[in-house]
Amino acid sequence: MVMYGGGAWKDGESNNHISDGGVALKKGPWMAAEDEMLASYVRENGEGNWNSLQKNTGLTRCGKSCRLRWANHLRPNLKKGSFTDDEEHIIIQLHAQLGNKWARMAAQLPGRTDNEIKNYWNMRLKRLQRQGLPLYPPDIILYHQLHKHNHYHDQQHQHNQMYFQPQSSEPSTPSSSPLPSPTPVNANASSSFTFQTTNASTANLLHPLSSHTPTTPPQSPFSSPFSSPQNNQYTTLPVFSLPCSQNVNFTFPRTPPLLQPPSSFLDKRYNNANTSLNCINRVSTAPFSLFTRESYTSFLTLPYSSPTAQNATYYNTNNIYSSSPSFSLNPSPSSYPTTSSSSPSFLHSYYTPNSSSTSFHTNTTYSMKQELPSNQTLQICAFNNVNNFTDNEKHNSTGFHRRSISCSLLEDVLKEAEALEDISVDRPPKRRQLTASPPKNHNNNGDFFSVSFGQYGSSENTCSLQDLKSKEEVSLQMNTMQEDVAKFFDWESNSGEILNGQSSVVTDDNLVLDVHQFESLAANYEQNNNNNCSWDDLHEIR
DNA sequence: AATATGATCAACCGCAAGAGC
DNA sequence: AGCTCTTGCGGTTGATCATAT
Repeated sequence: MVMYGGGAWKDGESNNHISDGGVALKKGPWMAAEDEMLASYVRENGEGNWNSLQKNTGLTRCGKSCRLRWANHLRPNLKKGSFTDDEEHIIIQLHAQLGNKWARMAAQLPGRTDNEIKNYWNMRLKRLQRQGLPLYPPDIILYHQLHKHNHYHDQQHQHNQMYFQPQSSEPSTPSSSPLPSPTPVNANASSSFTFQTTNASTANLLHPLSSHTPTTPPQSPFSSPFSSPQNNQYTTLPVFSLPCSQNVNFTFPRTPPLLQPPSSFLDKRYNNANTSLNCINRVSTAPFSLFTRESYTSFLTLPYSSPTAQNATYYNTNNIYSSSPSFSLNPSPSSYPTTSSSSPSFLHSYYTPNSSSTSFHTNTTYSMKQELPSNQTLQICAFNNVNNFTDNEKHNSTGFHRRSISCSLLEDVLKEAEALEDISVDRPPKRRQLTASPPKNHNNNGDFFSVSFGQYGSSENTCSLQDLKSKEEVSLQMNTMQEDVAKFFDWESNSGEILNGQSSVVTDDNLVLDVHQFESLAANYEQNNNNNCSWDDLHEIR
């Protein structure tokens, strides 16, 4: 880490003095001699009585300044240097729970000061806001949403239940939590996303941090915290757990950004003029997940090749060999949006299903700068062998093809920008840091293709599919899959107007659903066939 | 090379709560 | 009860360095 120069206070050395009872008190940066005077005094007399320190030692600093200097720089066991990853994770979690309670947060981080944490958070806040990214990982948001509605904050030992409630328009109860209200964050934004599972009576949402099993449903309403608590205009999506149950609805206060796969891809493989639901799925991994550095691989499939198919099915590719999908959508293609927007904004999309129909909406809601973190790498796992799926999966896919892409929101933006850049300069799309590996028993005749992106970009953060082949084999197979990969990046102008590398557009023929972070849903579903399932079992997302 | 901007860190300020009288 | 002092907290500012323009 690069250490930058500390803040030398203006006039610190000489003439910036304040008067305290006739004694000129110095301000500004501390000198080594002052530090030594302060440290020796505290060693002899202990902490406290900071004002008397000035009187007894001749140190011309006010008590507050002495206390601050000691607490932030001189006291023993202070850690120096940047925060570790673990510390950063803790800070994020604590901030989600406590808000700007720096001292309380510091109490949880031995050797760290409130000032350090505050500075870190403010920098993070600044950076993420500039990037238009959510401040909290979606799983954190959801976690605290759930706990808030169970009056969970600061009482974690007393409240072990976390439940997922059907949507409600009731306002949330006030909370000190910085996390968003359960009601739609922006009442003016047409941004609700109601999601209905099938065969579900209740749904449990358990956080990886929790080892508790819900026993009673919450009394307060719930809706998903799909927005940044710091800035409502930013969206994010939770990682949540939705076991198999019945008729669960939840509303996302904000909708996910929408990105558009290449229409040529759709056209070539799946074009069907009679298909009313001609859409392709895109599912992001959980951006900023605190709980995993694995690349999430999950996808929501929407049938777009079959004129009659109206079920969208969610799968988790971490459990790609599992016997059944985690849940399914039942969208009615009655109201798909068209747009000719040329705004360089993200296009939001959402369903608003009711008992009889489900409509799909889009809305351009915010712009994002192109600035991106540097620690993002792209990883692609590809396979195109239907035989890699279980019989049930094959059965579930009957009647329509599936194609999935899994990436974080950030990666979406990055990839989109790159694709657009490639388009703008009329050259083949980049394949940056692309790695691919099919699963075992790969052949070239299948129908499945999955792309995932590593969130943290470490070299270890490889394809989440467990059964990777050797690099040589991958290389060979990439030759056969490269075309498919390329098509994902080879966006065409007729797939929608895209400006500044940041927007995408849905058309009637190319309906895109961008759904994030349903990994745990699938994982939990797979591992739990009852309503009492724990995140502790969700190894894929820890 | 000069300038602008961003990142980082340290320190200050005002306010409020608590303790002591 | 009211006042003063101390302490702690959170917001803000300023300095310096790195990087971009």
